[in-house]
Amino acid sequence: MTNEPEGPANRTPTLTDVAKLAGVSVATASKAINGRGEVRATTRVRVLEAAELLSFAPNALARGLLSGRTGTVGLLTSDLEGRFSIPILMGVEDAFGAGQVSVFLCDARGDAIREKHHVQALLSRRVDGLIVVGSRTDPRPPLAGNIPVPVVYVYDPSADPADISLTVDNVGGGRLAVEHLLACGRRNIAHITGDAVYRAARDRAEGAAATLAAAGLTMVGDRPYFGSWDEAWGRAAARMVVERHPEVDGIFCGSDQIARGVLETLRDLGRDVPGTTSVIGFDNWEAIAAHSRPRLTSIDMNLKHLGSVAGQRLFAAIGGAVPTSEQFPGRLVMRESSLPLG
Amino acid sequence: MTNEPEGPANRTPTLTDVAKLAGVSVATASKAINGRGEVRATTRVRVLEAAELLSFAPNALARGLLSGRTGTVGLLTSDLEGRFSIPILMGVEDAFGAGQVSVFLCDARGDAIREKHHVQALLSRRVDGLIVVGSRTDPRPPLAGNIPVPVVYVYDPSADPADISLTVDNVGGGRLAVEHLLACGRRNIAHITGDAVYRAARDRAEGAAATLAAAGLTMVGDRPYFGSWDEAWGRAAARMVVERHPEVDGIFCGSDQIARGVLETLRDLGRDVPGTTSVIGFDNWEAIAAHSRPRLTSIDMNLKHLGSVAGQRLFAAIGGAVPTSEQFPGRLVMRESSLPLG
DNA sequence: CTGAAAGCGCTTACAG
DNA sequence: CTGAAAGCGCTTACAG
Repeated sequence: MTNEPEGPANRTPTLTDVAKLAGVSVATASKAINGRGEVRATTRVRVLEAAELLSFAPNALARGLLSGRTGTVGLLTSDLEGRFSIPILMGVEDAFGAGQVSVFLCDARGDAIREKHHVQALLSRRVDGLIVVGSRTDPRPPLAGNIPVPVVYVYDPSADPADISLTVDNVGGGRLAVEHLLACGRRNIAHITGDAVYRAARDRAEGAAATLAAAGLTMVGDRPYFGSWDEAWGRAAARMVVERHPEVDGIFCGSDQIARGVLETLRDLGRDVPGTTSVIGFDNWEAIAAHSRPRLTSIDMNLKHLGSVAGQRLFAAIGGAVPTSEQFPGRLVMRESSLPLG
Repeated sequence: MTNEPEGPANRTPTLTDVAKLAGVSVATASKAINGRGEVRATTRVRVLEAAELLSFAPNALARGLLSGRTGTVGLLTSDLEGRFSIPILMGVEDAFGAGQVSVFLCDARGDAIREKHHVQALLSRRVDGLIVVGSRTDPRPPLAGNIPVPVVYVYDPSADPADISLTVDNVGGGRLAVEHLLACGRRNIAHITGDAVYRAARDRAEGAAATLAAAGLTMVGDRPYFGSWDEAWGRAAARMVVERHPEVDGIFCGSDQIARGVLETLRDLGRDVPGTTSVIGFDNWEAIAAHSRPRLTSIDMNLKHLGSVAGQRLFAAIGGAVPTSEQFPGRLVMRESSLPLG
């Protein structure tokens, strides 16, 4: 003796159970529940009550089998470890979370074999579309095999220009950064950044150089200081730059971590920031940028927004639209490391 | 005229297509593809070749409808923003990624309504089980409603002791940290940590206090310095501690970010670390702990492992096992902020 | 307004 | 060893 509602014991209730309880056919129950077809109001109510009573949840598999649409999407990342995937993933979640589509998360770990496996599994599950998130901006080979659903590449573009790729404008990001330093009255600007094998490093440097050139200026040291993306390089490079070029009054760093190292060294050397030297980072990584001394001005590439646009674009593509590739600008986030001279 | 293999144009191939092409019944095709039943070897080969030719991928929805198993699991997080969910999520991905189960990712944003929606959607999709990941260690209300599949709570335990919760031993973590400082020969140990409304803060402090007591010692300042989880608090608290208790020779910080702030202040004050004062953090957040000066010793709560265990436990529960709740220990990760006196 | 029937793509007894 | 048939849970014409 329990208080459970009637019905076949221990079985997930089906439409048939609901129909039986409401005393109608499954066809009618289906129409009532979906608000489709002309169903008498009192009948609808009866069905709805029965469904409620049984905690009926329509089987999405059966629906998907019938309609060919699963309301399901695959999100393929290449590394969850890296920070870039996470905000993008959040944005995608955002775009879909409110609606009716659920997201399969797969991490290929940068391994092509594993990626193929995941794609296979996703296609077996009949996802309506795929979002491929990379963590580098160097173009990647498109998904192998014949993919019968729309695919949107995010951050890391597909090497095939016919694919839909949503990317970040790193050249523009470099421009933004240098424009800001110029606006702060800086004229002797150095660029300390990551390894030049990364296209992101090269693009940002290119944007920076072009902007300086347009202002009739050149980089301090005449070239970017390529190194690695971490604080240690930021510290070492900053020391070198200041020693060789004491006139430096602005430093554009390729990442917030580098910038953090730069700030530490400037502090060690007793150079006032932003007074003597303004510093700007890249990524706007809250945990790093918002807690340094002084807090770090940075370029934010709006990754969450990028992810949410990817979700919308994929949704549109599933609906038959033909979205095009697009590059998105970053934005300047001002903090105290770059205040203009008072 | 194309080179496409024969078959109904532009339609995802079905078992019927494969069977037709191989000249057998769907029943036989099914058996051949699944390696089930006695199928003549040459027949099997013929079927497999046909499947290959058509790039046939079995429809998992149809299979799920039949078997009642979808090979699908829901992962419910409460905030992707926070760092804690990510490694857990990676661990879960790990546990399932290799096998045949796919993971639905849902972020409830700490909103109960949204959580209910997501659970509803997941149950409609007939997931075989659910993993609920929290970002705080204070027990949370169990999932509302009648959940017909196994549920494993991770990091944040369910308030219902009958549920399966996999948690982290923060009391033990506090103990580990202080034991290490004691092992380094420290006797005047302070504890600077986050807000006491967090159970994690209270638990770590409790473990620290107990360990000190067992050694006949008491915390510098006679109580933990509760504050907030960030660097600013670390800086401020360290200054206060050093001023009031210059004899302090070890500082256990409730997070790596706090520790980072502590290190900065000690540096400003000219206190040698680890010589004069040893410092240990908590979380082993690589980006923070591995790039400070000196690099930070920390307690790692093995979150990725926790996630992977959660995956395995859920898998077992789906198979009919009855896993029990469990608490997992952290581990000490030595770096240079706590070297023993030479 | 309501219901019987067919069918989505597959698997599983059950005959042959 | 192979295949015809039933059925998983639902929706959609089509009759009544």
